[in-house]
Amino acid sequence: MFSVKPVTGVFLYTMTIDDLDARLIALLAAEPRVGILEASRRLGVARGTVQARLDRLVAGGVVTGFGPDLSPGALGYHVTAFVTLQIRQVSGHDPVASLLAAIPEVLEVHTITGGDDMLCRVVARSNADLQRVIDLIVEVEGVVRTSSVIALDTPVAYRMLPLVAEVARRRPG
Amino acid sequence: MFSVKPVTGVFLYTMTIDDLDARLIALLAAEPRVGILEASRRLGVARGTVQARLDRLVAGGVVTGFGPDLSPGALGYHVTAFVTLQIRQVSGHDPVASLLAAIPEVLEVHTITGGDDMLCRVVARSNADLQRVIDLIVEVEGVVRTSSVIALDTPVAYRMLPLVAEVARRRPG
DNA sequence: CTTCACACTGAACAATCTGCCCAGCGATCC
DNA sequence: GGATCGCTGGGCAGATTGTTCAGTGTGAAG
Repeated sequence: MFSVKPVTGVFLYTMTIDDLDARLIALLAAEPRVGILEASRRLGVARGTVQARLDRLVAGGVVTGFGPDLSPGALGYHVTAFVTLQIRQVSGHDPVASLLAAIPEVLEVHTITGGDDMLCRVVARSNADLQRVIDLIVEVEGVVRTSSVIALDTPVAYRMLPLVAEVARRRPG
Repeated sequence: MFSVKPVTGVFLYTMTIDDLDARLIALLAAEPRVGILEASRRLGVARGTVQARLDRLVAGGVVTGFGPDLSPGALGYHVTAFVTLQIRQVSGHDPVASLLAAIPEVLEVHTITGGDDMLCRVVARSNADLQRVIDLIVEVEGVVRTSSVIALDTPVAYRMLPLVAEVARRRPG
């Protein structure tokens, strides 16, 4: 079920999935309301099989949850931007990250390679409101400089299914 | 239920949510397996109320689905990177976007303001594998130049709950 | 070749939940 | 005074869930 491979000196778990797993994931993604029983009918396998597969996917960390997908836009946050930060070198990344985490409009924070230190995804209600959010970020202790780009359109929204299909394809069940 | 406000000339729907909505969303996010009935018990309201609220949130677009949350890392894709692209001006964004969408490792594509034209989130199995993925992107017709930063760490993973709580706080139920 | 481990099937069970209906009640709006 | 709306609390038949069990086929190991 698991394979262990060294990646930059650290051992990371990697789960292998087959075609049935991929079809199950795709089905759940397409119609999340279907139950285990209905899924087993759609996939043409026994209910216990679907249950076991799903348990395995969850246990293996491939499926991390079934939380509701939320749309910032529907809540009035129609502007998405990516903000890169430069951090004062003496202070570590962590205190800055926790201060950023306190800003609700900051949806995501990464530390990154390159000339900048951090990349944040932020949302705002308008371009003017984005200025307010950026001001909140600039005021964070340890943040030296910020640079923002606004996402004008999102031709490909976050998706995992093609990758799941690709992984299953390479390891046929 | 809805308010309509002009944003850059386009009218966008914005749904208002109250404290109960926010608590329902938080509960579903924390324990997605709880059914409507159990949720109503936890929230201390009638089952019909929970059902109505959830229907409203879905109808209003705040909750867009309940798809499984998938972890690229568990599938062996331990490297995340952000790639910015410059596009040949004559060709529009759309054909480039659809070619990028054909690459499974490209999880997300935005068109952006600033010196570059597009921002992609990509994953790869290793740093060496990232080179392969970037090569795939560079080979896309219309892509002139790319620039990549690797996400070293993710101190704040994508999250919406604080924003939901903030929205509900501003409009107490 | 034999044996074991494993995964899948098909079935059964009690317990629970769902979708749907209804009547009543309090607050708000005309 | 109505009328509308949201919430409550109840009931109903039907479906689903969690769980267990025995039987079967396949692949790997001895």
